[in-house]
Amino acid sequence: MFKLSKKVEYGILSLQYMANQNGNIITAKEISEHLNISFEFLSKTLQSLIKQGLIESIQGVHGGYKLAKPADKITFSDVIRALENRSSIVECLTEDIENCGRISCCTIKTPMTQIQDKINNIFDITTIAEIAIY
Amino acid sequence: MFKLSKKVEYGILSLQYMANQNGNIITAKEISEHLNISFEFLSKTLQSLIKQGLIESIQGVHGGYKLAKPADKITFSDVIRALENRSSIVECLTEDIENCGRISCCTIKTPMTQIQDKINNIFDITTIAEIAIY
DNA sequence: ATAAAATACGATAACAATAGTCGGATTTAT
DNA sequence: ATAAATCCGACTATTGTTATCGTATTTTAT
Ligand code: FES
Ligand code: FES
Repeated sequence: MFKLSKKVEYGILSLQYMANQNGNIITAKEISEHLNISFEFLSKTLQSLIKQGLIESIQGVHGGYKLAKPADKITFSDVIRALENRSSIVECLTEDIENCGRISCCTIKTPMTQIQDKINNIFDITTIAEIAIY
Repeated sequence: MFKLSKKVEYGILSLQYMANQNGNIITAKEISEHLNISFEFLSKTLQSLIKQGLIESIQGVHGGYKLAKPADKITFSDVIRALENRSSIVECLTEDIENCGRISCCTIKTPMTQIQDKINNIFDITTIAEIAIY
């Protein structure tokens, strides 16, 4: 399957939403209602975004979240890195190389690496700023 | 997760192998031994490739498989289409649009479609001929 | 005819990853 | 103190992938 996980989808939607708030902090509840998704699940997603340094949180009664840096400095790659067990299109392109029984005589490593690079580039050059509206 | 399924990986390796056989038919057993993978699983993979018209089979004692068309006419997209439940990076870009609760007010459809198009293009322009060696 | 070598294919089990839930802890404004 | 919010680990459920099994069919050599 070649699709983004729900976490990445929700992450991008949340970041897009925050990017349109002009620096004001917003709560997870507000985002979850706006996107019509589970508050619990969204919260975990947001917490992962914090770990990666993409957003900041304020605890307490008037707490919430906001972007930790300008929207044009947050790429889709950043979001994916924060929210998915980063993997490559075939195992052997990353640290999982040990697991592949064809390492010694691999005939697809070069083309697969080229494809991987192209895909990475797509997500590297797409930023939240580009998809923010208003 | 953003990776190709084993079926697609095996499919590409098999097609690459066949492309190097100069039109001679080869058996599933031979491929499975060459790639060091399960004969049963590979067989199912090859049968899916037949359905998609990418390879041809000859039954019986001296049977086996061979490419159904020139290697430069077989794209990675063809292989993926044959071997995976075709999906898009987000559900709503395909027939699954019904399942998405944001259809009426979707704020990521346009950028996601652009990314999807770029990814599709990568697999559209990569052919088995390009990765065949010798 | 028969046996052997091969493909064809549905059913199903085993495994892994994703998606979602729950319970409780911490922080802070009022 | 209380309420509103984030924080976080453990757990369950669901789905998709990977692999196996059993049986049927086709073809050819003998
Ligand atoms: S497929 Fe694993 S080393 Fe290339
Ligand atoms: S995310 Fe489903 S309609 Fe766009």
